[in-house]
Amino acid sequence: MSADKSAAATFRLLWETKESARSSLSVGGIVEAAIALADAEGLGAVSMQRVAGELGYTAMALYRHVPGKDQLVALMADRAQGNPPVESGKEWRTEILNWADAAWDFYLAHPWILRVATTGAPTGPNELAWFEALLRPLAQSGLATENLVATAMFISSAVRDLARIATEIVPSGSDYGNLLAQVIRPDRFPTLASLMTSGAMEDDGDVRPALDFGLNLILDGLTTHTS
Amino acid sequence: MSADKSAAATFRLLWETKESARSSLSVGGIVEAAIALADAEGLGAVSMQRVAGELGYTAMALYRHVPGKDQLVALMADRAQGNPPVESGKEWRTEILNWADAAWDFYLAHPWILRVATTGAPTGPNELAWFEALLRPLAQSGLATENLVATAMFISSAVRDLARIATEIVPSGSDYGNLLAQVIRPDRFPTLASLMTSGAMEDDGDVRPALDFGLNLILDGLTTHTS
DNA sequence: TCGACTTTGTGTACGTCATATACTCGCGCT
DNA sequence: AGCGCGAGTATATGACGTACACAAAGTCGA
Repeated sequence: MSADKSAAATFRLLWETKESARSSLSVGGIVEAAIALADAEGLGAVSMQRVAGELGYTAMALYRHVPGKDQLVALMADRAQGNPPVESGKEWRTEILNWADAAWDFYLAHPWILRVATTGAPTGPNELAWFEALLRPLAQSGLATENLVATAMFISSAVRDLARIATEIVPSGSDYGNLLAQVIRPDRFPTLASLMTSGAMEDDGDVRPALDFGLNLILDGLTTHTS
Repeated sequence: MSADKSAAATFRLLWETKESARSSLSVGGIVEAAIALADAEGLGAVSMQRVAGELGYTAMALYRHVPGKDQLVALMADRAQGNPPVESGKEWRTEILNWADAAWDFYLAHPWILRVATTGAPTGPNELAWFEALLRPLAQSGLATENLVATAMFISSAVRDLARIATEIVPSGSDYGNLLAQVIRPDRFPTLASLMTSGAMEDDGDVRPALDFGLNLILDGLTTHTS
């Protein structure tokens, strides 16, 4: 359960392609089964025993192919991420909006990815491909080279965490609003309170507009910067 | 380990202030001990047994005060968050930058907060106070009321996830760079590759500039919007 | 063709975890 | 004086990750 077990080993595993022929079990198969489980029942359902069981093997059999659970999860995350959207050839602004859109969809399709610990910087092939796919249109915006990475990180961070919020929101329903209303007194939270009475917080669980609006702010900022 | 056990109960616990007198153990004490543990050894070290042990009690004793571990963790998160920075009275731009600065510091001081599952929307008193403290200067920027919440969410999401990246980065050292270099071929990742050879990715573990730069882009966008 | 080595999967076992259930004690009230 | 209830304990259960020792089955050199 610790962090690594040699980060280098994990790295190699992420980029490994060939599978030894003489074995019914394979890294790819294990990872796929684990992803299916996570998609269906959440990350909590992914235990070595469950994954192995799903494949008709014992838990320990997995350890012949994967060094440990942390590594398996890392593989799952990169694999499930898949390929970034193809370039549309449109202007960089739409390209970036497309990217965010695709990332959003993919996070909502695999919400468990938002709960796995990463190594911070991108390391897997797919993770890197997504990063590249965001950098490319950004580079076309005329942004100075030394700020490219910073901006890409900022954008992808915002997308990711908004998706996290969107997927973590509990159905709650009316309960949450009522409880909040009791607690948000104008003396303690004046801005929030006025927003609440003015009805600006009606569409609460609706995180998506925050992404679009914020992203457009950034793109506006970018055009100012570079024009 | 499930999500809630009645979200309403958790909510009440978050806002509870009075403690029953006739008991050596208290919710406050438990939460404090758990926070100390998490600060010192990470969230992984926080088990009911460890926390209780630290206080000189058995694990089960905690259940007289806290419904379960998930609730304890929720309490820890809100408690550790503390109060937002006081208003400086400066212009809204600096106010927002101050806010981000303080949030950043606090995440780095309690990195485990970035790994606890929240309920999506803010619910605890401190969480709400931070949100309010961001909304206030934003409201002064002249931003339309209906976009206030969206913008605040966007900003706080970016800060949070950048902090997550910053704290998750493994010391790695030279290893990571070498391994990456082997794998980032210009044919597959042209933009990344050119950034790497141009040395623009030298300062890798340095996430903080991404926050400042991105934030300023947003603030620029805001001024364009509202002027 | 034979035997040794290697690779793959199994069986069992350990320590840790969250938490249910059933108890014991002692304080505060009547 | 005694009784009830609230606080803390003892013990147990089932799930977890994974170490270790083994077994079977395939590969390869002689």
